[in-house]
Amino acid sequence: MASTIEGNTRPIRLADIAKAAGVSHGTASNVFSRPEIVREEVRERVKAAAEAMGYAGPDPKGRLLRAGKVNAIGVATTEPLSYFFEDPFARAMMAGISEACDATGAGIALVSAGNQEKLAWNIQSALVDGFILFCIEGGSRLVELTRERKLPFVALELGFDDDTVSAIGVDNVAGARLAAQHLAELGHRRFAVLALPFADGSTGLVSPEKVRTALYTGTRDRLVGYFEAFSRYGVDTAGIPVYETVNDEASTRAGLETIFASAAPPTAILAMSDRIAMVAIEWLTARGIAVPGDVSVIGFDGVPDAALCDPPLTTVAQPIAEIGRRAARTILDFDGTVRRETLGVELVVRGSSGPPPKTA
Amino acid sequence: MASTIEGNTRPIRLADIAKAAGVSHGTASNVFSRPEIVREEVRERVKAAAEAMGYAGPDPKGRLLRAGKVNAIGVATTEPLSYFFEDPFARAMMAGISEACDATGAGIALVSAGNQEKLAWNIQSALVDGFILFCIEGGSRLVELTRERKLPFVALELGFDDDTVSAIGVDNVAGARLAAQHLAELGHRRFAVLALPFADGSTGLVSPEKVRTALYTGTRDRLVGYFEAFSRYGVDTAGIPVYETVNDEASTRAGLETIFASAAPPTAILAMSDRIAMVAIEWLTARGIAVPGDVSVIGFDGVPDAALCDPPLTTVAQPIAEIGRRAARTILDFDGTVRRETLGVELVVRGSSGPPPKTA
DNA sequence: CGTTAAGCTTGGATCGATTCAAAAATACTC
DNA sequence: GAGTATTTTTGAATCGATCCAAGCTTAACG
Repeated sequence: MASTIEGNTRPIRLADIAKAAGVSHGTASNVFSRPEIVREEVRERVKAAAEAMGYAGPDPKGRLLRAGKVNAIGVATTEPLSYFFEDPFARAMMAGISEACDATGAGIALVSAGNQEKLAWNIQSALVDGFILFCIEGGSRLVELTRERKLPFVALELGFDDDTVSAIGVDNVAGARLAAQHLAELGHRRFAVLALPFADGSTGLVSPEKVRTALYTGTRDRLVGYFEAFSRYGVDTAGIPVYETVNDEASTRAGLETIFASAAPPTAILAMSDRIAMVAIEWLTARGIAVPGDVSVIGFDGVPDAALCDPPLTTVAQPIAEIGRRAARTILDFDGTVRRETLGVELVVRGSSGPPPKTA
Repeated sequence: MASTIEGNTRPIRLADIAKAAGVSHGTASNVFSRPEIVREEVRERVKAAAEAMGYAGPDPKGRLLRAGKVNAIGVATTEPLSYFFEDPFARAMMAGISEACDATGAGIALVSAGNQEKLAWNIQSALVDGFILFCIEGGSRLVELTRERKLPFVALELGFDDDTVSAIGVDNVAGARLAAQHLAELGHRRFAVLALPFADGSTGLVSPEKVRTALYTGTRDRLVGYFEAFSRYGVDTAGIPVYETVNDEASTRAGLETIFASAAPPTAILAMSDRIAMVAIEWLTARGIAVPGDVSVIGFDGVPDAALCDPPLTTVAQPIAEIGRRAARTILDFDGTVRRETLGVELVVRGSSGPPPKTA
């Protein structure tokens, strides 16, 4: 009760307890951190003194400096903090991370910020043992910022071709191939791609140059996978519109407007995320275009929500939680080496894909 | 590059670069924390030395000890960490908390643990300036644990009658009254209540004694609200079954089994959470009982998902995000006083409630 | 009773920074 | 050029603990 209330007395330190109990601070410390090596009588005396003075136990701030380990991992993104609780992909990932952290008793610190400057500061000053980076937009900046900190970190999602950074991702080429193949086998021949960002801050129809110089290799790889499969089915990939979105509703809708303004609109849409795919389904349905009757839609990610939308989304499922678990483990068991893992993906066929309309 | 790689050299400290640059560590510190007060030439020299030695900037661990402020708030619960990303109520709350934290640049540390012992330790050792407590099950334990820590904290959701702890919640009596009144006005006269926990670790039909001695006053208040409204409409409250759940699927289903085993089953169900209500709708629908045709269901909370289920849930909406924002502000602007806030709620009528069947 | 082993305690060193009063350097005034 | 004002820099003190080598007790044994 009295610990902080009586005037401006500064908070009680371990040293104060030691003095009150008539032991050295070393012994007092032992009472709390290794009670078994302190004689019972002394231990009781110290504990009684602590109780009497309202001492809550060693302050983690002090302990931290000595121990050097925070026992928490930071999860950083350039999106606002609420992203972690609202975006389905992020949530599934966080569930995996949480699991690994729970298992070892580690905590999670969420790092983000309204503006770039604050983000830099927050990354500089986060009390964590390492970082997991959600590389959405501005991913490369995030990596640079974090590298500065000289703590272990692992990048998620977008593969940076930089082999010096640990990263965990999926086989984007294979996944995309699966998606395209599925549609081609259903009989589709006219496609459109709603892509994730190739580079920071642009949207719109994408030129082959842009693809070659893509900053985000994950996006490029998915496109490569789509095109590989198409080639095998004799589809002319040159005619396929590829529209770059920023994985949000507005840019996706803009992409759809553009794509369906064409004289020969596609009968199948390849979306590089479930988010995009679900917006597409909504947009199409609202226009009276039947899914999958008139147009099939296939996503990428395999977020839980995809199973619940109407029609349920056919998609390429990543082992999202597993990625999260591995990312957390990479930080928790950090051994100084760069670790790059690529996990497999799985085609999940649901209701949003079917044969093309006969009339087409 | 070389900072950590060359053998076992211990990491570079601020003092090292001070020596290298030929200035005192005081000056070196100023270069980073108050660059404007050091002469440009010196500043450049120190920065160059830092760069050359691969010094990433002052270690937050050291800074922390001196500054005393972590600039992060802890959010604690007895549930596993994944709760924060999966439960709709928690997510909506976290979104509000995130917003307030983003605005001031504060971080969020999630605190939880697999078992009770670890939880105690994690709360003891979390590096935070204060706690927001998600008081679900075991709420009182969580409060005790946190009180030990002697940091500011605020309890969410369940009102503890303990006036010494800050808490933010809603007017449960008024909200419950709204719910019951709505059903009564639709013409219902036979009700059942699916309640939240009254005390730790029990489920089943609830006796009046139990209600009187309820540990969770929030649960009790909602019941009081229901009954108040019923009395006003001349409904005999003695005959209303009140089944205590632990806000999960299993206990809710068990409650429904019990309730509908009756000879005169209710025509309306009052659920104390949207979670319970949604499970109820699913259970009823699966039994071929029409909602709201045969039985009306009303929830409590107003989570976003409630608008999306089929039929959309009629419920009493709490200003969840606002509660989160205020809780965060309470910690961030802590002034040493106990703050207890009660916010208003709102009846949201959707598709799950309607007049009772004619035949009943 | 002296010796040895084992168990406890001690207090200085350390973790990595920030702060602030005082000293030093520089600039300015007459 | 002395005197004063101003800007910079210094270095000791501090934040709150943990660690560990060395010293001290105590118990046991011959």
